[in-house]
Amino acid sequence: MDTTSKLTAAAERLFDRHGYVATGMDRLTAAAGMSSRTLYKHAGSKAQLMARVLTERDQRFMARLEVQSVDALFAALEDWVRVEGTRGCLFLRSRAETGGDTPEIAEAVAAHKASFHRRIAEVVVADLGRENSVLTEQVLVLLEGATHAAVYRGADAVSAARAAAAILIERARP
Amino acid sequence: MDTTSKLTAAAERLFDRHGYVATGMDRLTAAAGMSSRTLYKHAGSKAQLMARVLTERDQRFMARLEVQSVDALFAALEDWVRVEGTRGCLFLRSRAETGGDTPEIAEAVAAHKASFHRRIAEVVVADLGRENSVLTEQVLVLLEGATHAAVYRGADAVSAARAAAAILIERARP
DNA sequence: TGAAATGTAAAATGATCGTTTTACATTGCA
DNA sequence: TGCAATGTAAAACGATCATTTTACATTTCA
Repeated sequence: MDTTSKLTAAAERLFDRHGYVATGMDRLTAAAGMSSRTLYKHAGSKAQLMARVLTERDQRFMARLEVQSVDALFAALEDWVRVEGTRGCLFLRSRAETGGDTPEIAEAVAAHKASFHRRIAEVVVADLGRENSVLTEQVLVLLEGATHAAVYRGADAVSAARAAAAILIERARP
Repeated sequence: MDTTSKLTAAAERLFDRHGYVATGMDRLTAAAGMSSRTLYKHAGSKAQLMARVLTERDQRFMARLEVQSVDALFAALEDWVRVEGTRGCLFLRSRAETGGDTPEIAEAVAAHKASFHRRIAEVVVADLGRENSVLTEQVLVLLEGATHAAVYRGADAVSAARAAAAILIERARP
């Protein structure tokens, strides 16, 4: 495991568990096992490090959503929360923590949410055989809601969302 | 407007817009128009101030959810985001920012989310004539999802959630 | 009338912030 | 062999953090 990915992995863990602003660079260097000089050579700045964390996380998350049915989207989310835990959406949290005032972070979040919406629209088309923007919005709301409700309601929130989506899909089918 | 409520109002605004950790006490004193000595006499500490902000916000939010139908819950949320804007749930954000390690905050968040769930269950009973824990969970997911999806999708997310809830309610009716 | 309460302004506290720098060791490659 | 790259350890940077303290002004009310 090379220096850069060791750093990104440690940063993701700390930012996700303790928050972006509250995580100091000394904690980061200690967790990544490197000097601050090396950290800054690889990361540039704290904000750039967070942006890289978000971009990598986006790729990892979106890879799991390469499915052909709406139900499989929720199955993928169930897997995700099993592996990553339930702390809400790191993208929205990062942007909220910085008030949207950190460009690198705001851009990474916007890019991720655009991909997320696009993917859901594609899956709805694959599942339903045609576009349906309202259903797409509803599936997005259910996925976002499951992610955040799971923080305090646990995995039940995801399965309830999955069942709700199944009903909406069935009703929309020709 | 007395000192305490002027402070709480200013604190809610800053914490909500710029984040809890990122908001310094000097910014708070400037916005509230008082010295730090007075601020600490009234607030105790930054964490206690945030806890008081959350408790007041909980009362203000829950007062709007004193309705008799699931559809009215979503109408109330539409009103809420029109007035308060769309920055996600301040309760979940506060807890995430502090990693759950600040007891005053964690307790205020837990209390709010318990009330929130309880209220939804009550409204489902009032609307449906009987308990339905799965439907309750689904309505909670839709409300939570609308709140967070609205951050980047706008008010459309709330109306899509409202329509989805109407379908689920109709299907569950005897 | 006078003491208690409530406020302000501003400095000081010690810690921690993100970032840069200085000085030195190890590696890979021409 | 020697230079460029890549690393470490640790100190220093000035700024800012939450909180307390010192010194003083105003209001409230018995």
